[in-house]
Amino acid sequence: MLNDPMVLTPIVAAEPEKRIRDRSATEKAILNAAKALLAEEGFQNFGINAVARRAGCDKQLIYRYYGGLNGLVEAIGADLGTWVKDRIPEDTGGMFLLTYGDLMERLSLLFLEALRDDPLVLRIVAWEVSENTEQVRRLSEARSKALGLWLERMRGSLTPPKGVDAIAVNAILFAAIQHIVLSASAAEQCAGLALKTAKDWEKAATALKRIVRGVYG
Amino acid sequence: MLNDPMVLTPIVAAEPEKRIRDRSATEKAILNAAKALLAEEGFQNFGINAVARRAGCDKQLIYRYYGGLNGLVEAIGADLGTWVKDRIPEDTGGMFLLTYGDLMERLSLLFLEALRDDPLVLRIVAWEVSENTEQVRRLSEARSKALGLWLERMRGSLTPPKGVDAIAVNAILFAAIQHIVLSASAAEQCAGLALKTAKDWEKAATALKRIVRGVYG
DNA sequence: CGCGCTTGTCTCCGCACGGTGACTGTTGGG
DNA sequence: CCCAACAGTCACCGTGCGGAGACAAGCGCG
Repeated sequence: MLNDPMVLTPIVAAEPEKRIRDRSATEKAILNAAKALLAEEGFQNFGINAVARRAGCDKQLIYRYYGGLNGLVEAIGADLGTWVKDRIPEDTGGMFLLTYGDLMERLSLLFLEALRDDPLVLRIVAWEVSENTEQVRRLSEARSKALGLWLERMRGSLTPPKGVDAIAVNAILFAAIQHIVLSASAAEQCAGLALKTAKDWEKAATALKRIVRGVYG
Repeated sequence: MLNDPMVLTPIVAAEPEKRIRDRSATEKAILNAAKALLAEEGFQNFGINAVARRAGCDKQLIYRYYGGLNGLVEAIGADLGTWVKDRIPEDTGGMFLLTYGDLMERLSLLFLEALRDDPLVLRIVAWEVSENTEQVRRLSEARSKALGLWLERMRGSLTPPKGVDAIAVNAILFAAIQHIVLSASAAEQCAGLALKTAKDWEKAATALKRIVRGVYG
């Protein structure tokens, strides 16, 4: 592509930038291209041709190495298992979490932050609520599994207050976070709340904290 | 499609089901086809050809009457202004809303219910968080405008408690509701919370109420 | 060395899409 | 009665897609 102007000087041109024969490197290139593409463009224009173009290789290799798009998506899903480790701290940042409310406040903010700077996972979330294909189901499963593990680990021995359906409440809290970030990513606002500047996000985080504290004390 | 077997008996077949010449009826048919298609299939396969097929007319007419897909989407948006009136009650169901907390609890549940049985609007919400094209922006604008009007009207003279950023809190609450319903529609669950049976939804509603009460008292 | 397996590329196919121009048939006003 | 305006249809174009098969080149193992 960069050499396009050379096309008219066919004699000297050459320099085909020989692709070296390295299967595992190519596999990685494909996987990375797919992840980058999904993160940057979303699932709309996500296809064999687009990934191959981005990876700079022939789409045939995607069929050979991953068995097509489905296999590639599955590979992304498997790769996603590392999301938690990479993106969300395992420790509590030196804080002592005395109550379940402390915990959930911290986890909510961590989750918010993590989502905000992981466009790939964010796109997957958008995909999850837009389609219900086998591809998406795989990805979704991988993501929720990773998330569940992280929650489990962070929770430790803390238990929610009696009389509160923590599963339902937390589902709503996390739904809210996901949607806020989704909405911000698409339109820089959500339900009339601007979500552009750091100050905007401060307000959102404060409101979120207030909500968590309201329900968990 | 249903007549496929008839293809081999061309003589008697005929009965071309003459389309009557009625522009306004055709326009309505197109608009309804578009809305139904969007509601049932989502925005993924939403295109000129699909709408024309569904409307049972030639796609050329969509160009003629609506100026293409964009115009058609705009028409849907305009039509969406009636959503509030049709779907969400204007009165308070005979309740006296004494506090802002009363109000928001009621509005939250109303919004949840309304979203749950309006697949079209739900698809639009999914579209909003997945793309940021001109089409979507128009739809989104129409929707948020209608929603804003409804909120305004329902709020009446009630004001939020001092010290609470009601705009931010409400944005989060509505984001949560939207995402819960979206997630349920796609996967019948959300963050580990099943959302299939009426009982499941009871739990969600209870948790939502608790959250609203927690923050607004 | 040389054969064969692997890696990578190229070309082709059928299909559905968005979009356009030309056509047919009906209707209503002069 | 006739013709222009209009509703509706049809055929076609270029493009990009997913997919498959044929082909060229490098490497490894005997």
